[in-house]
Amino acid sequence: MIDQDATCCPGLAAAPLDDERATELARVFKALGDPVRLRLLSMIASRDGGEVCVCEMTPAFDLSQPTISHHLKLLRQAGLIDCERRGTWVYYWVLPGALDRLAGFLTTPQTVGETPQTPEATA
Amino acid sequence: MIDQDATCCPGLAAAPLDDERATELARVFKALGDPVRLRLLSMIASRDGGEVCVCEMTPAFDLSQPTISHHLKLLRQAGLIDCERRGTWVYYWVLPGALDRLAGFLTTPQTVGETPQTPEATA
DNA sequence: GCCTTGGATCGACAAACGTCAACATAGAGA
DNA sequence: TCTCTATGTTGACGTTTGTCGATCCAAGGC
Repeated sequence: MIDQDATCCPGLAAAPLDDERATELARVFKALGDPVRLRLLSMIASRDGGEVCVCEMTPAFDLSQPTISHHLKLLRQAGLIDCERRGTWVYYWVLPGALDRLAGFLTTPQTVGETPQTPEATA
Repeated sequence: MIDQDATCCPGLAAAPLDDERATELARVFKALGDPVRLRLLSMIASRDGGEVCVCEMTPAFDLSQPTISHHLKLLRQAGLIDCERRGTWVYYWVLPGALDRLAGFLTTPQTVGETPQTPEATA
């Protein structure tokens, strides 16, 4: 489905990113770089059942329905969420592993034996 | 120094983000939402000494020097890196904890007792 | 002092983004 | 089938972003 290895394994601090992988990852982070999308994602991720109806998200914002739909589409294109129509309504959920893969990419390895602190401590 | 609690504690899946916190976080993710900045950050984070001279980063891209300087400024404004002039050159390093705080925010709690899988499994 | 070099800032411009109103589409129910 | 409601899509518009050339500032060497 999604190319997992592209956003998972190496880690930002493991080695300098090549251009291609950086472009892929930037698309995902760009999707998170908007307050509305961040709130939408949080709204879905924090829901007990794991899924939220659009009809519940739209009135939570001071924005038009097309705008919310647009943001949801971007989150979906970024591989962070997915949706399904169920009768009249459409439900969204967070794709399992997507956020954790991103988190893993950001986590620094805590490698001992390297300079663990800010250079200003040595200046 | 940096307002840590703003980007650290609650976690995206803990509760729906309020607008203010979403705006703060979106600024940081937006800083990561560009391939050049991602590569710059990775170049700094993956360096053994922990710091990299601008004179080393600029020629690694097919971009003008002002553009690189601009991207570094955005990363700095996002609280991800900091810099220091040392004689003729300027060195950048990753702010300790910044990436890990972000990672912690993205990590889903793996709370047992909730629906652990995609709704399509139940549909 | 002057000149050179590394890096940041400014001003401008095209491209991308966020937003909306208008329209299109998919089910549900009469 | 026809209508109504819930969402997605399209086209347009103002704002933001990424990029560059030109310029400015800081530090070193002469």
